[in-house]
Amino acid sequence: MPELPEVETIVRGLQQEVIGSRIVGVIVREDMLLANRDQKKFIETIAGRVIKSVKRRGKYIIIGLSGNYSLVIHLRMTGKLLIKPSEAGFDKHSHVIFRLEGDRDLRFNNIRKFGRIYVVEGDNWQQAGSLSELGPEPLAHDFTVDKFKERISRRTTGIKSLLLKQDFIAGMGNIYTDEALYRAGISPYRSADSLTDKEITALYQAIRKVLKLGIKYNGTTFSDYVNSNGESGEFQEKLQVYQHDGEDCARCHHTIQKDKIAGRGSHFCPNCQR
DNA sequence: CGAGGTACCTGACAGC
DNA sequence: TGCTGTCAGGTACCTC
Repeated sequence: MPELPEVETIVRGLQQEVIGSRIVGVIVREDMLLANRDQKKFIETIAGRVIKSVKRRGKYIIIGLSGNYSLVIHLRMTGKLLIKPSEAGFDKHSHVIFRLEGDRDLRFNNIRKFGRIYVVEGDNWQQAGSLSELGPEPLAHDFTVDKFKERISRRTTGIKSLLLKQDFIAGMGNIYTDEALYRAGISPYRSADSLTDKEITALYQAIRKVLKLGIKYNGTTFSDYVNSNGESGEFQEKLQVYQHDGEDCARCHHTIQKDKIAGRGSHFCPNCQR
């Protein structure tokens, strides 16, 4: 479910809630979510450690633990990290529970069970899925328009597909890709190598704009995305094309269209995105 | 490298 | 009510 702004919102919430807390116990109710499905080893490695830091890289959440270990969590489509009182009954989809001191739990909910938790020792980040192969952070200060132009050059793939590739740019997902292309006035059917210099610049600015706005409004909530405190995001109210198919484009009043592009439902205005 | 397909899993919703 | 098909904020893996 979450893309960069949702993950960033969750990370900021967790930084307030769990840094300094000791993990006094771990309950694994569904070991599918453990990348290495060895739940005994997982519990032994994690239990007793103190949460030192919470960071984001792309859509990954990195929880630094005492003793130079890290928990790396990817929420995939339906993952949530929730803070709950330990006495609260388990939700059907609470699959991994980190019991913290102070009778609070950090619970990893995941309806579709696509999410994964990796344990990394030291800086062996290659143990955490594709974390070590991620492209640049789009909001980093050193991610300049020139860097974006350089990375996009010589790529012949469709622009929609390229923006979704995490090794090209980290953190974009289906919503923010559609919104960025709309704001840049670029059709999702375009190939990367057909973009003019001016269009690449517009796309760069649009990507940064939609991600920053997404973070400002605490992410996008459709059905059940919430931050660690159970609060919804507000960015869905700012969406211009995503899930607005059949409605009028705010700029030109043509009808927003939805096609399957790069295997994903893609929303765009066929008139002002060329 | 690129395109397109499948797979992983559960739930919501539309249509019959 | 219940069946079927489709879709979903993601990614890995496969073939051509």
